[in-house]
Amino acid sequence: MILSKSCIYGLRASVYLASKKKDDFITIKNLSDDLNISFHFLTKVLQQLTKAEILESYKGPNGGVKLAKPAHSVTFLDVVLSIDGKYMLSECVLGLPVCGELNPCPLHDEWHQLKENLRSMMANITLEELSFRHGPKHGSLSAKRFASRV
Amino acid sequence: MILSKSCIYGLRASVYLASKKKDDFITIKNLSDDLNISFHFLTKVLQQLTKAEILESYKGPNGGVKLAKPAHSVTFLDVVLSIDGKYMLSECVLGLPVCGELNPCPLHDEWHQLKENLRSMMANITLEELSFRHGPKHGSLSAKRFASRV
DNA sequence: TTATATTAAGATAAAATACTCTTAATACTT
DNA sequence: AAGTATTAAGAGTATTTTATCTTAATATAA
Repeated sequence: MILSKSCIYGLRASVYLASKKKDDFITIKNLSDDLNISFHFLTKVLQQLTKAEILESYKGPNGGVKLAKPAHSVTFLDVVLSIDGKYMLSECVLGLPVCGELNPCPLHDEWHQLKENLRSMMANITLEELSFRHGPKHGSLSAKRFASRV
Repeated sequence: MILSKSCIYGLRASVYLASKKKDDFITIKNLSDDLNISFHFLTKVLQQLTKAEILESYKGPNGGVKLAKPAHSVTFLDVVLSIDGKYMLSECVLGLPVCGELNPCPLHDEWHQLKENLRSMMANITLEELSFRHGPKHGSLSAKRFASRV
């Protein structure tokens, strides 16, 4: 698994929020129900995104979370870096701490290229674009296998 | 981290074995010392590779492990699949069990492409090629940071 | 046949990750 | 001011991954 579960949950929630036209706060309960993610766990993850200033939160009635910036200005990579950190895109595939340009591991160059592709893919897609692809025609963001039956 | 530690250890050991010209059995103690990996843990990992018929093992004095096939006929991918399984190359980046051609998640197509690149990169490099790049000029397979001082 | 070298296997322990529960803090509503 | 809805924070539990320890099995050699 390339991304941690926390990161995946954060991404799903962010895309979901981006798909909301209205600029209201959405409760985490709402998110956790719709996305089928544990409420408490999701709360923790979203706290990280709030600290990273990707989300804005508000307590009390009518509170919740929402994107802190317009959806077209937040990339997939922004969310990933906030939760999984940059190490994910810099580590050696063979786990060698000394691996680098000066002392490349046998796979260094290939891996470097692949990581750059990964980074650019993530940096070049915004939450807005992702939200367009989310809906009945495309995949749901819920993990429920038989959502229509429930 | 894309690959598990078990997998990384298995890869390092396989490349190391590929770099040996002589077709002798190498003891796991030898491997674990040279690669700086816990002996017992490495033993477990290599057992998996032996079951997968990538390695051949022999007990008793002069025993050890060696590649079961010529190094040019074993790919990086073979080793990865034996340890981390094929799921690694098929799962949805957003962890959605329903994601697929029929019901793609917002990132499905990009991710699919990236995984194919990853697969072909891994399928197109053999242990022999990797072993050529291993040595003083290139990176060591040991994780020791200051090997020369020790 | 006894001692020794080695891998195999199983049981346990430690660490990391994922998840849950409880309480606190904050803000709204009446 | 009191009650309620909500996020924040901290502590605790469970699961998975990584690592270690112990014993068993197998093969060699003297």
